[in-house]
Amino acid sequence: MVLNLSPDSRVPIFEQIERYWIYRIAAGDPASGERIPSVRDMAQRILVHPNTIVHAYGELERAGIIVARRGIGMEVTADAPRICKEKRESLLGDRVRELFVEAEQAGMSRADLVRLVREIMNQMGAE
Amino acid sequence: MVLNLSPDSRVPIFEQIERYWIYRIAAGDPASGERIPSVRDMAQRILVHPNTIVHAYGELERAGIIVARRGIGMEVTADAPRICKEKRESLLGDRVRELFVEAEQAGMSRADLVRLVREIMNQMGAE
DNA sequence: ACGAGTGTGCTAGAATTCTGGTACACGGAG
DNA sequence: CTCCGTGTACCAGAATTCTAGCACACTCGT
Repeated sequence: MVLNLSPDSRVPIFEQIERYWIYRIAAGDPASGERIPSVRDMAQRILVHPNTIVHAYGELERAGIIVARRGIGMEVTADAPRICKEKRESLLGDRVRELFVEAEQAGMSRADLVRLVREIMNQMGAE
Repeated sequence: MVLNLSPDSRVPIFEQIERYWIYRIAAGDPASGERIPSVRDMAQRILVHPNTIVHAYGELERAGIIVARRGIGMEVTADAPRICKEKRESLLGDRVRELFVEAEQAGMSRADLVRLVREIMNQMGAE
């Protein structure tokens, strides 16, 4: 899984980084006790200012997903996998709900929406 | 159809107003030749600064959906219904595509996503 | 002890969005 | 003509996000 930043997205960069690690930890790749890249390392990798990484990591720490250890790095907590799985469901659920609200405001019926979803799914097809 | 603003949404207020009129005109309510509320009227209705309305109306005018007539008001153009229907499809399609991208980044399969969509649709059910 | 690498804290500026206020130009009703 | 309502054009400030740079505190390997 690669972090593909969208600087023009409405989702702030720091939050794209935050979600990236939530999804990765939910998938189990950086497991509990392991570390995620340092602030400076991460900043250099994705060509973003270190302060933006600090912001993202700070959010992850406040959520109890990682713990900052001075001189060491950011360590994935024991509860992180559970928390990240919950957040993953929550994030995607919110997106789906937003889509429903938008479709309703647009005067599109549930049936038409399902049809549109299937159509686009076929367009994006093999991948 | 009522315009329900979400000031905390990531979608700027001026763009929520813009979409509102696109969806309404696509549905045929303000028909070609009719007028939409004046800048000051609209601002007072939804408790937003007139400059924000000016911004939204300016976007609609650049898209060829309305025409500004000084001293008169903003008039819906002849091409507006067609343009708005196209934009409605485009906007909803983008939302669906964004959902797919997010689900993919989260490591969720298409089948799981369809399952999630159906589940939330049932939750939101009667309404 | 030293140095490299780590997280932390601070100040500052650019860009965007929204709010707030003021002034001007145009068209129709009286 | 006068007045009111219309769109338009400014300038300025608050809040958020990102960039930029600097200094400090801590840990580890040497």
